[in-house]
Amino acid sequence: MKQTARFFKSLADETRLRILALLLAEEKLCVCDLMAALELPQSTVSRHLAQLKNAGWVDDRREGVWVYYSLATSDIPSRGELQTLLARYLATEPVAIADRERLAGFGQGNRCA
Amino acid sequence: MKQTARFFKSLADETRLRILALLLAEEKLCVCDLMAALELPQSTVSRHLAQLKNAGWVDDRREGVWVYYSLATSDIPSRGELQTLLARYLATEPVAIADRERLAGFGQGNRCA
DNA sequence: TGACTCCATCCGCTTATCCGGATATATTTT
DNA sequence: AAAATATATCCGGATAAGCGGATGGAGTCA
Repeated sequence: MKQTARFFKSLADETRLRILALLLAEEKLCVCDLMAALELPQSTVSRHLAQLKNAGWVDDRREGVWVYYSLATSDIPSRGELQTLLARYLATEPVAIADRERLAGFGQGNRCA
Repeated sequence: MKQTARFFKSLADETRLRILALLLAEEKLCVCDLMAALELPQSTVSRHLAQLKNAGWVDDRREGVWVYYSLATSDIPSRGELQTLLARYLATEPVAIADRERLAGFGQGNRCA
């Protein structure tokens, strides 16, 4: 039960929702991508990513210098359904849309400096 | 977006999840029923009910001296889907099961003293 | 090895949340 | 109107969460 509460708590923060919204759209992103899209300092982004990872929402994978985060492919069926719901919740959110546009803003393919 | 975060925040507490689990099973319950089932003081139960109401999860209806709470019948489709998911999450929770048994414990029909 | 970049974690601080006893309000009963 | 019951809200204190600069580890390239 506590775990279920923790699970929902991981969604109870605007920054984390914005990150999930971006990952629902982008497949994989590194921390510096997210910093730029969210316009938030690195420590803040990193901390929220750690929480999402801890809650089982994202996986991380190091590729050279950078660490890419992506939505976890859960074997829990209801988790996938919740992702669908979440995507619907977030689809029309102005903040999330602005984040995506900012992400697209710095050119296709030449992210991460 | 903030509202979406608030919505999930309302599920990010074990007591509120226990209340929802009881209401998923019982149709309607008054505060004193919940106090007995959860074994929590009245102010605590009442406060959490207010938050659930504020988040749109429950409706309240006064009948004489007591106020009955029940799951809100939402016109938002995804809300209903989330309830289904929630019910599945909570179905096997030992704490929730114990709550239900405690509720059934004080006799059928003669609740609320 | 040294310099550089990306990222995770530490730190002190501020703000939010939860708790439960105490108090206030509403309704019924006498 | 007074007493009794059920519920909502207030209050002070404790705990948790969020923030962002600073520090340090890990990887890359020279």
